[in-house]
Amino acid sequence: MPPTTAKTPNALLHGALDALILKTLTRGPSHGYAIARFIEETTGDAFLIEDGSLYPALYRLERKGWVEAEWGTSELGRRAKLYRLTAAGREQLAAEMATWKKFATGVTKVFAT
Amino acid sequence: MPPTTAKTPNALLHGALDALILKTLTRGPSHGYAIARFIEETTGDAFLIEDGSLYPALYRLERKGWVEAEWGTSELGRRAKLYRLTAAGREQLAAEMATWKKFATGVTKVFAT
DNA sequence: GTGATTACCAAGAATATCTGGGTATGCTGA
DNA sequence: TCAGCATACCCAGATATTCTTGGTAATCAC
Repeated sequence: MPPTTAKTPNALLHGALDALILKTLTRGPSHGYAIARFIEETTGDAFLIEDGSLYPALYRLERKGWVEAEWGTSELGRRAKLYRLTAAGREQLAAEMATWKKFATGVTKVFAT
Repeated sequence: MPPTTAKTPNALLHGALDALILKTLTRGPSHGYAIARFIEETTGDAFLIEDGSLYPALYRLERKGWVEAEWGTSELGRRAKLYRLTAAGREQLAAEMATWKKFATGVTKVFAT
């Protein structure tokens, strides 16, 4: 049986996850698990970030040069891979936030019809 | 060569298209071409609704019982398939608009960090 | 009768998320 | 001490949706 916090996966996440991750990393280097927790907590558990979505996304971002990874240690002393935002990643984030804004405005307009 | 209005396809559209179509149909029965034009115009050409996305979406909505289709005539006297929102479609729209709102709020919160 | 616009449709490619599985570490309490 | 739990990572295959590309056909203006 699933836990009480039944967060439904979100089809809308498509395309927004990258930006959410990049934005999270502006707070400083972090590891996958912590990134997912931060996003979930910040959104008031509205999103469920599965690791099957998260890690492929991180590889994608790394492959594109938007983040850099390095093995290190988590706050709790465990072995963890720390991701850091690159300069290119910062630019990409700005672009994606602009795109998001345009998109959200558009949807809102149609819904306001 | 593409026309001057170079609208970029939007990965974010994923999952939101259905709701946009359903919402458009609350204005009354309409055919595919008109639905796409309405969405594009309402959003100030921020979205590009390709027919390769539109028609599969309409079939999907029809298969799920959210819209009903009937052959008729467009405003210009051309043969056109008119789509009409069903009661179930209206409920679905309400649900999807609520989901969207929660989603948009969440993304906004993270971006505001 | 030619071209532009309207209107529809299908097959396959591309891309991203989800499902479900697995490995491993460190802390805590009985 | 050792079982349980949360942390932390990873992968393969399924699924779902949009995008690409190409095609048909009718109407209208020139």
